[in-house]
Amino acid sequence: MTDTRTRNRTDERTTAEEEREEHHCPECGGNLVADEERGETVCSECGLVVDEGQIDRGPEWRAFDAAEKDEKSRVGAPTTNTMHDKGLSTNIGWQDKDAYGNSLGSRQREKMQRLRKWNERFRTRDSKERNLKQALGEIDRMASALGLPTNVRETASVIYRRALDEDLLPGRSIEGVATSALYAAARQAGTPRSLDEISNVSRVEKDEIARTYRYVVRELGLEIRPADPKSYVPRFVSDLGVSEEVERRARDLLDTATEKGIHSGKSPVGLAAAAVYAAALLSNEKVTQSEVSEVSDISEVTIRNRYHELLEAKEDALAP
DNA sequence: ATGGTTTTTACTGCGTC
DNA sequence: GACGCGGTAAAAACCAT
Repeated sequence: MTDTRTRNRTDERTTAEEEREEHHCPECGGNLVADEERGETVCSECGLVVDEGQIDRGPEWRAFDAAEKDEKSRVGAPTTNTMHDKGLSTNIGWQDKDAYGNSLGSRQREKMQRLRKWNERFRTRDSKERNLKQALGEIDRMASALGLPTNVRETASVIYRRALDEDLLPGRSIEGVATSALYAAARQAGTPRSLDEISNVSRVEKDEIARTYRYVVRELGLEIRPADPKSYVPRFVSDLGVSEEVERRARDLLDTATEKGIHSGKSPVGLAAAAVYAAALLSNEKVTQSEVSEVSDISEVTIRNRYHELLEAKEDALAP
């Protein structure tokens, strides 16, 4: 976790340095100055012209088809990324005036009203497509980072689509909702990932994920029961490289704990981690608390507390 | 916002290799 | 002496109200 964070930071620094690098003259190392008027970049020390002709290079000189021409053309309104369609869709003004500012007749007004309505429908439909495309890309990216199977991704997609259809998006970020959808899907599929793990691969902060998740679950009426501690066991077991035996015992411990009602209110992940530790102990396979803590992201203290409770519960279950 | 519960952090003592 | 483990107190995070 800290690994990725520090790596990101150094990445940023190196790109920043590279950028600064480019602002020095390759000949003498002096500062480069942009001469806006002449469209040149000039070294302030030796006068070397590093780049010229920035302002107008003339039109692209060939295009083989219409699409390419569109792409290469330098004319037209500037595009913006702040709008879903980059501001390129048709806009119909709300005033019933023609291009000269004269009022429209009633027949024309009705016509414009109809046009407005349909234009708006197509436009929002379009925006949903784009929205969806981006969200699904995010979901896919995060899912592979977390090693979640395709069926989880599909579930997540479905959840996201529903959220979109029910207009849950306004006021929330696409990524936040996408992340929440994935989190929910993983839990529903019985292969949960903790909020921490999720937020590590998401571009969204943990609190926002949690908030959005709660909201989405409530609004869509998703039935998600508290995560079953047992569902974490296989992952911990394989991360620690311990035997099947340990896994079996861990499940067993969790079962008796559940019967005894030990586990209400406690973090399922903590329970699972403790069960795996206790099971390893019972099976005489060496695993330290810190190792378990490492793979489960649960503090050693919590593991200690839980696994005592687990063992007690087990003894009680055997005694009477 | 508040209070109760759980988890984490930080520290200390004990036994073993 | 380092390591694994256990316990504790205080801080932080979480949750329901």
